[in-house]
Amino acid sequence: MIPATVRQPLSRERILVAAVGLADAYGISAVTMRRIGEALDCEAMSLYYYVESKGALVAGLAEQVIGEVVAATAADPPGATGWRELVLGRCLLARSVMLRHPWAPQVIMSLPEAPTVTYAIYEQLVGTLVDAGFTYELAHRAIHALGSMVLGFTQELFEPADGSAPTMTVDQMQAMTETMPHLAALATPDIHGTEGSLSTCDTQAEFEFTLGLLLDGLDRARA
Amino acid sequence: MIPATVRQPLSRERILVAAVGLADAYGISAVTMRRIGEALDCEAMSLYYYVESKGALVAGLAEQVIGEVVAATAADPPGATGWRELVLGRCLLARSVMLRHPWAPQVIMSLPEAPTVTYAIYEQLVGTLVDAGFTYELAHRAIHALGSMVLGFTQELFEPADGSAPTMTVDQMQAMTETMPHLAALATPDIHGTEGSLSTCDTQAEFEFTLGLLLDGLDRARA
DNA sequence: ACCTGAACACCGTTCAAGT
DNA sequence: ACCTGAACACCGTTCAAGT
Repeated sequence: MIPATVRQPLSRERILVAAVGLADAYGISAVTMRRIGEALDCEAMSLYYYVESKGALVAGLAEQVIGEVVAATAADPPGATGWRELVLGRCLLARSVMLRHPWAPQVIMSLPEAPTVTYAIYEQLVGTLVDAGFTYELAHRAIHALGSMVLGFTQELFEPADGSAPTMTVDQMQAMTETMPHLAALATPDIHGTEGSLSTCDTQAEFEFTLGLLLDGLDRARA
Repeated sequence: MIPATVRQPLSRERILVAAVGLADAYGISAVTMRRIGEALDCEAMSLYYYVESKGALVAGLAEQVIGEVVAATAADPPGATGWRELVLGRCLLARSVMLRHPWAPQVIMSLPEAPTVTYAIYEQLVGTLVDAGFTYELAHRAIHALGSMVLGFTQELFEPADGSAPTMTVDQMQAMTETMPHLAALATPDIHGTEGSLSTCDTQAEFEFTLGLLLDGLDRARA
């Protein structure tokens, strides 16, 4: 009697999950009331029964992603020793979540206020730091420094997102060697002792390096 | 014979300036082909004669802002001694430009490729660093670290954008003291030797502190 | 060469109406 | 209680047509 595919009732949760799926698959611009409706086999207007507005839906997206971070970082690894290791591990996990949802940092930073879940992360972080001898003042600064790293480092500024075809012709390369010698050196293998650090840019390594600088600096400021 | 207000001819430049003005005054969402047309006293469709698409226009916005950074940082202060002082000064100037255009970091990071003007900034930075004994490898990392700071630190994650009314009732505050003691301490004046570092959050000081950590770290890595 | 009117597909959102 | 049709104001964009 029950048809093969019963249409599940809508819910805020189902809507948010569908929206995250759309964003992951087609980018944040595909997150549209009408397309969410399509994905859930209902009309766009039905969503307004569960979600106040598009803005509230977008805030829900951020909530969803930050919830993933909370879930991933709730339990510290058993063998962890010291605050540095703990915080480093959590930052790397948080980043891995952001990499799964490249649209998320933008969305999170565009919100007028941080979703409530965020406080759980901060509470945990401040706890760890204060236990390790940080003042609250310094812990507060650590929040800003680490938060802006996790959210700000995903986007790439320099190289083409693809890393695929060289966008430069030989002529352009030639001109660049004259007008911008240092960048040319940076982009050219086997010069100045680099192997072309531009072309082989490993963003993950960059992230870990910069994060290391920050953690070292915080450790020094602690003493 | 010439009427009091001659309608200036359109140009890419005029369009971009008008768009930046709209974004500064009403936010990036107000940057609309139709509203730009209104501001320039022409029809939205006319813009397409000078601008390929909305995407190209947005790229132009980023170009405009990065151009401001280039202009602000082209000449180093006469009395500057050493790379740290030079780079610190440029980062602070770059940040001040971003603060004048709060929509800019989002826009810049959303681009598939960095505008060409950006290379001028990187060339200058790499030059300064290599002259100071940085390897190209390390200079590359500095680009990432500093770039993500300048673009990522504008957005606030924690406190309400306003800093105005307390969004929390006394009850909520009470509950927070129990479930999130550390954040409660962070938010409460005269506890644990802080004067309520949350309420008195000075983002500029936070930025300079974190930037200092990075510069110190880079200096150590140089040696 | 430069600008516009008309038209299209697509948005978010409201609200009265259906079940 | 939950969902929808019709309608509105607003998008980006194309293209033939005006000057």
